[in-house]
Amino acid sequence: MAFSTPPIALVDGNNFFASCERVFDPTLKGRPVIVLSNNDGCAVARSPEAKALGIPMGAPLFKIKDLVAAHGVRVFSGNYELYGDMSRRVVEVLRDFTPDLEVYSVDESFLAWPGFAGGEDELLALGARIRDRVERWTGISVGVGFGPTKTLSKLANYLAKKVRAFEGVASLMDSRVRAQVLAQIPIDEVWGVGRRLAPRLIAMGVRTAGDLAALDPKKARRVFTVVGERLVRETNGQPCLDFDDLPAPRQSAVVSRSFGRPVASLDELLEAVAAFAHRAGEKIRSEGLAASYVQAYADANRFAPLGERYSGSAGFHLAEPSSDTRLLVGEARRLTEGFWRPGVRFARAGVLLAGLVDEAQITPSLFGRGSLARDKAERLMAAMDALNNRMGRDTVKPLAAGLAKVWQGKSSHRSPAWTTRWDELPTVRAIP
DNA sequence: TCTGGGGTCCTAGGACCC
DNA sequence: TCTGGGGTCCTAGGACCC
Repeated sequence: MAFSTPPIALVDGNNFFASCERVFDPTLKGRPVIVLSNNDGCAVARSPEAKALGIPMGAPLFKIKDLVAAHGVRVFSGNYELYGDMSRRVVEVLRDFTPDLEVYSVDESFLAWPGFAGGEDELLALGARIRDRVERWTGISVGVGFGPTKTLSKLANYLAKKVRAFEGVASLMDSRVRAQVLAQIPIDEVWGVGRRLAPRLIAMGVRTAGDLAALDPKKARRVFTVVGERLVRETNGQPCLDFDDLPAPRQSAVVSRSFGRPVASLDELLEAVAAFAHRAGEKIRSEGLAASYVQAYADANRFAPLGERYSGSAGFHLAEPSSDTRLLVGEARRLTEGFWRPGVRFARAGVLLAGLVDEAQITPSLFGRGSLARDKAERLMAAMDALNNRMGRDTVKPLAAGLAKVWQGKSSHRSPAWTTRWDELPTVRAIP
């Protein structure tokens, strides 16, 4: 029997970054593996063995040093080039199963089958095929959760991982099944319920996904705004969130980094901010976009006692949208000079580009640069990007972005870019 | 000593206008 | 002494996600 609402699947990679590392290094099999955030800060991905050791998600490395040493945990700096490429491969395999696919994050995709004619059995069989093929073709193991809404497919995916008997595939299409199962899922596992909302919900007796589904949507709206109403409806099987086959156009682009050591001098902070603006410019140009708004910011140690914290930021609306690195760097530096304070030891800074518009559709402003200057800038940027693409990042860059890079952080455990750099391809050799 | 980075959406509240 | 009301636009900040 066909479903009244067509099925949506959430397919996600298990321990994705850790799994990517494992695909190319068989000696990691069965061993605890963690992948660190930028600057070798926190554990952002953990193999099942690492989870079993009690290493929490987001644990700072310095807090788990002893555990790592005692159990021979293999530690990796984030290798985002590798993960991005593996992600693309997984999506390629998934596209064989339906054209209606929304890439949600580096390790998650929603899939939809608007005309699905089968029932529960056919659906679970489809899930098993997806799992099997992705694993065989990419080496990544995935979980598959089906539901009539995105929120329910997320919850089904949670069950697929949590309940061994499901073998990685679960469905919440059936409302009777939901009535039983949702009552056992803690409220904070629901997509959209975070660390602020969860305690508020619990305080009013909503402890499980089932309790949430039982709420009156109107009441949920009064207490938790539209966000709350959507949560309730979605958990009940009423789709409120759109399915986006095409990625929505980007609205902003951020480049930010924590520093390897505190930065107090204005010159060094300016250098860092210039490097970030340069990178942000590359990012938007690669998508044919230009920015109307530039913001720079920096803060001192966010974990310091309240009185010792400092964060500065400033933004500026450009006369006309631009993606010219020279202009972006200049604005970012000027803004930074404005909020810099002597004596503050900055721990992190960033540049945000917003008001992004399609470069092809810019109407020249009366106060902007003439079309000749724009033309020249465009060609210069194109030449710089081409060089950097061919010869490697930062072959050409603004001098303001600095050569010393004293602010740069650590990345001391990075694995090779196995799949995207010729000189880092895996080699196979015979064992003598 | 050491605590990620990059996004989106929503709301409250101020500025401004008529 | 008494001192409008309503709409829109923008920004900052909060909350959430992975």
